[in-house]
Amino acid sequence: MSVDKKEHIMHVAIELFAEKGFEGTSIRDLAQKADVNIAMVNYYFGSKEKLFEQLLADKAQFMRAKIEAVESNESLTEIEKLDHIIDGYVTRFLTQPEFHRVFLQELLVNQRANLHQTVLSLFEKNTRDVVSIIEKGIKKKQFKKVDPQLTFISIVGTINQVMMSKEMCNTLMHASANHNPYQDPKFKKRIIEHIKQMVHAHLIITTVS
Amino acid sequence: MSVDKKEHIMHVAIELFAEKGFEGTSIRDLAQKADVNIAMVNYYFGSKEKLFEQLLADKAQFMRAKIEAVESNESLTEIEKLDHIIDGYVTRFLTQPEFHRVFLQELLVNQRANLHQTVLSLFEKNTRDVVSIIEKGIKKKQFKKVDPQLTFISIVGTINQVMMSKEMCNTLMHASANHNPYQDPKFKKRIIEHIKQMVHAHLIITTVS
DNA sequence: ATCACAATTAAACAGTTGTTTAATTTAAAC
DNA sequence: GTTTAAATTAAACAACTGTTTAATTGTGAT
Repeated sequence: MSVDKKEHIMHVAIELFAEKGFEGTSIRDLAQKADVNIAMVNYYFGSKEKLFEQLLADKAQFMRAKIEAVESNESLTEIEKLDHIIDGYVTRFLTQPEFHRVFLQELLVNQRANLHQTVLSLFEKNTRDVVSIIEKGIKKKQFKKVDPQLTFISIVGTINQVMMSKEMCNTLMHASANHNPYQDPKFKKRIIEHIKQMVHAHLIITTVS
Repeated sequence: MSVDKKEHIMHVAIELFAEKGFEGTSIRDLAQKADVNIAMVNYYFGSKEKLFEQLLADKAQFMRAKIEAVESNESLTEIEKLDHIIDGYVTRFLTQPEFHRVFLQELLVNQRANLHQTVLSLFEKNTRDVVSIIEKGIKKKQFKKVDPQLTFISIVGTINQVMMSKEMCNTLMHASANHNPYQDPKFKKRIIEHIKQMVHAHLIITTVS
């Protein structure tokens, strides 16, 4: 029962943090929405900031898993690996939009130095993995001579941009304001296809016969 | 003298908001760093939130000006227009990184509904302009059949991604931690060239002879 | 039933928040 | 020099912040 309650608080917390930001969310807001006593947050997590740290730590691990799996798969070509990674990124971000927006906030606001660093190092790990794939492709003369780092930045930057605002996505999809684009399979498909099309054009050498 | 002081407060405010966020910055922080009495903010601006609104309104206009100028220039081809817009975007964002990060925060955090809407509508105006350019290029059979909206999202998404964290840029440039990448002309050049290269590959039809 | 301990609560804590007040200083106009 | 209004100040305001306390309730083991 206590584990359920703890997870319930974490679940409500990430929703509020994603919408209002960490500083913009008070423990009383959280306690009210989660229907628990205000003392419970400190009882379970020690402090508001420790709750936040645990939220980030829990999910960060989950975010890493798939990239490592794809990268170590030797049977895939470089462009296939990138395609898998694009699929994985979009899928995971769309299934956990709240968490991802909290992540972006922490990257953007340099308020809590240690958490900022945590998010940063996670991002850099992902960067290194993808960059090494692109560099391999260039070495094998399958890819054009592009900027590997910035190519990765463009991939995640595209996804992050659409994750920033639900309203923006709805305008993009000509959907009504109350629509949830992150659960819309058409939206997902559209993003994946765009990124793949762009990355392919950017990377793959068009052999003129 | 009073105008100077007012602008001085606004200048310090945007620095703090960019670093700590709006909720993370207290009027006392601001007053101390700007070396003015805490009552002066309310005296000049009415409230903390109105100061914020004025900051956004002032700079938003400035951001719009160039895009409109480029778009209405009839003597340019579509790809030339896009190149100009990319140049303009990167230049303006790099010269005012603090302001732009405040903008992103407001897009990300849906706390003050009216300001969120202001940022959103500005973004959508820019989207429409660029999308119409891309659509014209497609109609003229100079561009591939791409997703115009998401192509714009990728352009600004790339820039936004590098604007998110100074530390990230320094890792990217193999620079030391205290370096300011946003004032580094090499950094600017690298970003512009990458985006242009990617957008060109994505858009321009390679005629196989 | 009793014990021990975890879970939960309302209340209070000290500190901070944005804002306002009322008094004082500054500066320009006459 | 006096007057008038703007600029500036320190102090106080009430509301809110995260956190702690001390008392109470619930739960499972003996």
